[in-house]
Amino acid sequence: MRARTFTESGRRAQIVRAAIEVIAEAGYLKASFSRIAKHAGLSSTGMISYHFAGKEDLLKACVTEIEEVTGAFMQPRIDAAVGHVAQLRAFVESNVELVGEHPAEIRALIDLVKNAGSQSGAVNGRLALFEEHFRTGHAAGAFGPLDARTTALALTAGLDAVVATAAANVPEPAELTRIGRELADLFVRATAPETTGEPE
Amino acid sequence: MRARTFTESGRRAQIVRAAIEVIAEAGYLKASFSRIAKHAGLSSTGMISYHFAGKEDLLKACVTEIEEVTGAFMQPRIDAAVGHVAQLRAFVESNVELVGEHPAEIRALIDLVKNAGSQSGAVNGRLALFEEHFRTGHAAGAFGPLDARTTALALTAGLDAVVATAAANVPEPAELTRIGRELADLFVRATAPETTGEPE
Amino acid sequence: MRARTFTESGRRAQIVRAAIEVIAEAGYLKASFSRIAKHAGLSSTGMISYHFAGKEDLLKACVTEIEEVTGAFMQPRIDAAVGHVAQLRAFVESNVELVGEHPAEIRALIDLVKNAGSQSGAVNGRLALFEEHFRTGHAAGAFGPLDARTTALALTAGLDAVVATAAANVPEPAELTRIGRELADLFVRATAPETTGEPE
Amino acid sequence: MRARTFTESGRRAQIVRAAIEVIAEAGYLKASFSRIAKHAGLSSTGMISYHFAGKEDLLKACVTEIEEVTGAFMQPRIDAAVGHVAQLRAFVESNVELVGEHPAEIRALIDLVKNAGSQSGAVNGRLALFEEHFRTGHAAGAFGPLDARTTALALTAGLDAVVATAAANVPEPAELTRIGRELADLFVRATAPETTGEPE
DNA sequence: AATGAATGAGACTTCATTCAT
DNA sequence: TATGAATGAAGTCTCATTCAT
Repeated sequence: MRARTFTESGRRAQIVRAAIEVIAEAGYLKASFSRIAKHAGLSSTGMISYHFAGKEDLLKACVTEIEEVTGAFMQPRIDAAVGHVAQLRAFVESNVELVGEHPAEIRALIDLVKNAGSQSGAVNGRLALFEEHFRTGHAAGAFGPLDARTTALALTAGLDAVVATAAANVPEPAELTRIGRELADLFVRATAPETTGEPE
Repeated sequence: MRARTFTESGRRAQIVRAAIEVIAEAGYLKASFSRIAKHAGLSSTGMISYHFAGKEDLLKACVTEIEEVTGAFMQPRIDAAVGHVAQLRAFVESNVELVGEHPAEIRALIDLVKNAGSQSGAVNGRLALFEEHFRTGHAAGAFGPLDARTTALALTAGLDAVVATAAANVPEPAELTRIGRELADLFVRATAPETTGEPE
Repeated sequence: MRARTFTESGRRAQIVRAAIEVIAEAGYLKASFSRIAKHAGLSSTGMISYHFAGKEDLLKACVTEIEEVTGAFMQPRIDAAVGHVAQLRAFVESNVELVGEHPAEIRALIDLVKNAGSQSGAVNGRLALFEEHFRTGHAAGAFGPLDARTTALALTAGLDAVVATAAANVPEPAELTRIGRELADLFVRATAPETTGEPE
Repeated sequence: MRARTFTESGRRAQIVRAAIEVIAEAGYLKASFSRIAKHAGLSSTGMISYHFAGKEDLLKACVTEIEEVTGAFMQPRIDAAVGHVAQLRAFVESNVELVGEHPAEIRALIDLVKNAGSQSGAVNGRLALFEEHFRTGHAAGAFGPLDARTTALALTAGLDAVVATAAANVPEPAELTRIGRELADLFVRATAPETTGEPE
């Protein structure tokens, strides 16, 4: 448990940034140490091994970094929303809008999630969050009697797919906003309680 | 454009089958020619290169093969359904049930689709199909005024995710049926027209 | 369990020979795949990996090869000797004389044994052989009441050291013969029964 | 030729101690600067390179350190013995008993001697000592008409092997004493003059 | 139609050493 | 005196592909 030097933090950050960009541009499969080193302007792959315990360690650092960036954008918007339905909407819409701000990070994250698979705590974390949200939301009358797990699975995957497609070819901000609203509408309809009472 | 001899067809089929099994068991990343050759009982990878133009060619053949298998299961069920909503439901339910019949093929296909990415005609084919389905369905009053593209994207991805999860750890047939129905419900609600009139 | 082609056997033998020579000249530590490949006139280290499962596999093949060579030289001489003492003498003398015939193999084997350590069955095999020889020899009145294990350990190591030194700078045949006889005398004296009766 | 400050001496000693322990535990091959630095609680390998001219220098320092420790144990016992035979016996027995006192140092030394090879002055020093001892001992009538060099070579190697085996799995003190005596007997018999006169 | 051999690039990792601070 | 950063070579191994037979 050693404190990190300024230089080390800087190098680590530089390498992580390079890795994210490489993954975004060339894909997870092509994100080799050589490619990342070249992209980062490093003379050798040994440098990366020096700063990271291994490939897994580097990729974990990438995920963490991206999650910080995306969290900083999305979390305030989600927190500002009141009620389960509004929060679901805020999550979806801010996630789609995020594409306009950090397309590379988004592309990389989605590729990481796809390939790193279930190892990463990131995916399962969000999945569990959604699941719990649908459960408590149903109790509060915001959602119908859903199979929370299946619903969470389907909607997070659907969200990812839309976001990934948008990130691959970033549209105008207005179009992005429209897509986000459209998708949120879709999800809200999908999860709405059958009888239209006075939810929350 | 030379006709294929029987032997050649046999060898190709044998290799494709081995490749599918390897992908299902070890994942796309580990599906190297050596591994596939070993699984197929071939003594060298040269055999594979001889029968397929390259790795991409082999993978494409795998996708085609799997699609035939899955199509044979799903298509009759979809054709038997009348109306846009019922067809959507049939697609979803039969796809989930398919997991019980061909888990390996499903696992492989999903891995292929994830990694082969947007190159594959398969994904885009289904996507276009869904898109068109939502468009014509709206015109027929079966679906609401959806953004067909976004909806198709989200729902196919959501379906894949549920199927992939089920395939990774195949549940009882009854549970599979329940999940399929649950998911179909979700999708039908999501795409339903707002005013409950007399759709189709 | 596939039969080996002529070509494959040839290549394997060629690589093993190169490996033995490299180990003899540069030592176990420096015997890298690149060095061996270069010595064998191969264009890449991949070739070695193609024919051998790994470094361990190659080294094992080297040991086997060397044991065949040395066995072919020593075994007849040992078998020709009658009685425990004469056999011990034959072993020692033929082992030392062997240096004149196959210095490289001897150098390599000793380095392999030193570094591969107790993994190899070779060392322990010979050790057990000596141990058993001293035990049965004692029962037959040829040797004194020795601690068979300690004796076997000390004498095999002593033999190796003398052989290794000779192999490092091969002397004239006559001198080699003299050293072998001297060493055999030493060992025979060391293991002789205290009372000089009529052994065997 | 600059005198060493106290701190420098301390650091050097610390590193040497760590190196010895690493070699004893993990073996010569695994004793990399990183591993040694980690074991010594140093944060970088640079520290080692700073204090030692190179790897060889460090290893030489290890050998020197170990020889001091072993010398302190063995030398008094050897000096206390009177006559060539008794001294040979004292050397062997104290060396084997030493295993009970400093197993790590012994393990490390043996690994160093094996791998550092003939470069080290240590081995050749002891070898020359033995050789001279046998020569003068013969003149004094204590030993037979031996080939001093060959005998020295064989016996030192035999001693090392027994010691190494004991060090790898340290036995009870009594057993250690027994092994030492057994080995000394072996060596005394091996070197005894043929006619039993009045040696010394 | 098939095969085994060969290729060369590239993967990740570890190493001993140097150097500026 | 000490340190962390950087280097570049070398390590073993796997890969998809080509080619002569």
